[in-house]
Amino acid sequence: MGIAERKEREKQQRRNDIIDAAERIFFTRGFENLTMDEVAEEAELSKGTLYLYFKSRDDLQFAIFMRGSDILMRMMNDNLSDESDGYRNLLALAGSFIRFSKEYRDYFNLFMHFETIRMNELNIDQEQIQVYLKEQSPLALVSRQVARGIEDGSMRADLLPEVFSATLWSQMLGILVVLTNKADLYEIFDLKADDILQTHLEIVSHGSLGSKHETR
Amino acid sequence: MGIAERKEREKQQRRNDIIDAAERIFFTRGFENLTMDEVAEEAELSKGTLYLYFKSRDDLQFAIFMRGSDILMRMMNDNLSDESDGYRNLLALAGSFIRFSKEYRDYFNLFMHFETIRMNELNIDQEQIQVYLKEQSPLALVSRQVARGIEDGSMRADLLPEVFSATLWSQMLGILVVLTNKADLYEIFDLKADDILQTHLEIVSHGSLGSKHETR
DNA sequence: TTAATTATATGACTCTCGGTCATTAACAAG
DNA sequence: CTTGTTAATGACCGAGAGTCATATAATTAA
Repeated sequence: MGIAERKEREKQQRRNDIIDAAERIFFTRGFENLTMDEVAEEAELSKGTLYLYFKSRDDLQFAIFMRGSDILMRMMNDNLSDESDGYRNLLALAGSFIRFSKEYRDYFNLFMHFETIRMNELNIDQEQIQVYLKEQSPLALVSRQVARGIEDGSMRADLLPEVFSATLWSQMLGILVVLTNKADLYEIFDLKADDILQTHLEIVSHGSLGSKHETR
Repeated sequence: MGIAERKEREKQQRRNDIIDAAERIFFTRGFENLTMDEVAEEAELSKGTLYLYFKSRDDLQFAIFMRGSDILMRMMNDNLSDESDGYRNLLALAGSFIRFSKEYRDYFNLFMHFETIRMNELNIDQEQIQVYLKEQSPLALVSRQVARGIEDGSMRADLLPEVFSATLWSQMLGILVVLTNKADLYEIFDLKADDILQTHLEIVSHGSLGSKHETR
């Protein structure tokens, strides 16, 4: 009966080999130029075979994305501390994300790509997207720390935890999208990336209202 | 010598006709499916002719983007008031942006597309991008109101105005990118778009720290 | 008015790329 | 050994961006 299992293992193995080959292309040519023909050649398989393991090019890209996401998740988890309050842990999460963006530039670009497009229009198994969103996504980690922060008083308690988390996460994505894609353009304004990051955290923490602002 | 000028006018006219045709396709098929062949047919010109007026498909898309951006700029400008302080005007700008996203869904999607990709890798005249960024971009309006807000005391004076503006703008983009592309996915969490917008403005105004947070 | 020059327009063609499918090869079961 | 099943192949298709030799129209010069 071990024969079916061996086959299953081999199938997974081959799938991984393909992703490995795809990554080698991806890390050199960038994900925009990842063609199925090239992947097939690199994997020493025919193009048709790729489609036995992946529904589409998007599906293959998503597999690479998941590898990057796993790394990010690990980095984030490693920086959380039971001693810190929710707010500090959130700062730690932000820090991990930023470090990830610098240390794994390629994975990070792919990550941002998938985080800013309409995933549900992709020709990939929609179920794995749901799994990612609910369990494997960094947003879940953010959510947990926000809940913790509300409980320990380090964060505002007057906002709905889930909405609160999604908002913080989206703001962070926006900052990083702009920094990643517009950095060189913004240089005409002499805007330094780290300043924007710093200012972002400052605003999110303390707001942007001035002392003289009348609240009514 | 008005002959050269007439030619120039005619050239502009034809260029506009092409953009008009492209928009008709764009508004029905969406910008992902905007093909040069279709545009050519709709404009009653040959495909080759399109390339006399636009360097590439991206270039043509950028032209449509600019039309949308002009509308957004007008809407934003119309909602500014000399009587309001900088902070209130900023809220007005945010409101205009949100209204734009609802009333001009197609333009808005295209706008977000260009605001979240690496423009400088596109095969379009880089000079018009610079012009857009420096003068025609909504960011310039934000910048002006932030400066005003710092002056009139309605906004924090301890942040660099330019960095401050870019940060607020990027956060807003992030929020809208997520809402636009992930709305349906987030529904599994019962997150309502307006709640996120509301929470975003709230955080940006007053921060997210709780009362019990020790600042040191 | 006509010839020469220049600007504009054409559409067939190329090239790239994602995806498919009839055919073949490898392998397991009886 | 035969039959059935699963995996692999690569020639092929269709779509779409961009090009270019050729043709046409407009302008200028003679």
